[in-house]
Amino acid sequence: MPELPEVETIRRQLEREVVGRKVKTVDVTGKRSIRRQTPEEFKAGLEGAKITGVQRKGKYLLLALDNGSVWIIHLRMSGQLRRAAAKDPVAEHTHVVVTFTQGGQLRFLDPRTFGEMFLATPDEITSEIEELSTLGVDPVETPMSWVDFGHLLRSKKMKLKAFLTDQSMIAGIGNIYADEILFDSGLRFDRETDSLTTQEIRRLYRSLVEILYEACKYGGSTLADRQYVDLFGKGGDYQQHHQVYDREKQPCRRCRRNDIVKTKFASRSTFYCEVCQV
DNA sequence: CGATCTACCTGATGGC
DNA sequence: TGCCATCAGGTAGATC
Repeated sequence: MPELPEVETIRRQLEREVVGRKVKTVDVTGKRSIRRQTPEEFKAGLEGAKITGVQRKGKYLLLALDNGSVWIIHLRMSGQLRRAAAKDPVAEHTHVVVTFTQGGQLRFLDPRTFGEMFLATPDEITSEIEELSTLGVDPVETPMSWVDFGHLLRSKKMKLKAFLTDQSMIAGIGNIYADEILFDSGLRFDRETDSLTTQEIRRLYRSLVEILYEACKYGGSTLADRQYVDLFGKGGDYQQHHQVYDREKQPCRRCRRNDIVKTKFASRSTFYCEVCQV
């Protein structure tokens, strides 16, 4: 579910809500949320530690601890982090509850149980953990020039949407924002990376940065099923600004003539305008 | 190497 | 109303 803008919204809230807090207890009730280490190891490594900072790399959240470890969280499709008071009723699908010494809790909910969290050392992040060590540049955290983007784009021959959603190329873009970025840049999802003109490369990169930035500004996208909500259970507003995603058979907001088409690409839904995207 | 599927899960939705 | 198929923001691994 959450892509870069949603995870970034959560990161900013975590910065205010949990940085500086010390972990008192950790309760792991879910069977699948901690799978790279035993729940006991996770609990032992986190209890007593103080959270010193919150970083985001692509869709990963990295919480630095004062004991040298990093608490890594990936929400996958349905994971949610929620700020709660100890007395609040525990929602269904709550798998991990972290209680702070100053009171208050951070809870991890995840109906589909694809999400996970684990502790790692900074060393393991840069070398051993494959997905993290091979993660591409985060376009919001580490902006690059459109020229460098062009080099990256031409370094692999693949379809544009596959390139945008490949986390080892650029980190953080998923199914919603890939479609929105491609629409904004006027390019079809199935264009080959090596077929773009210089002007198209520049346009694609500008759209990429702008769409992600705008989506962050509106707190990300929350669809009808409300699978994405922030630390306080609030949804984002960016779905109101979607030009193509989830707008099948609705008129294109740019050309106002053509209806948005839904198709499949790499077994994911893909929305686009046949007139505005070439 | 790239492209395409499948598995991992639960829950919502729509057709009949 | 119920039953069944399909679909969902992600990613890793298998297979061609």
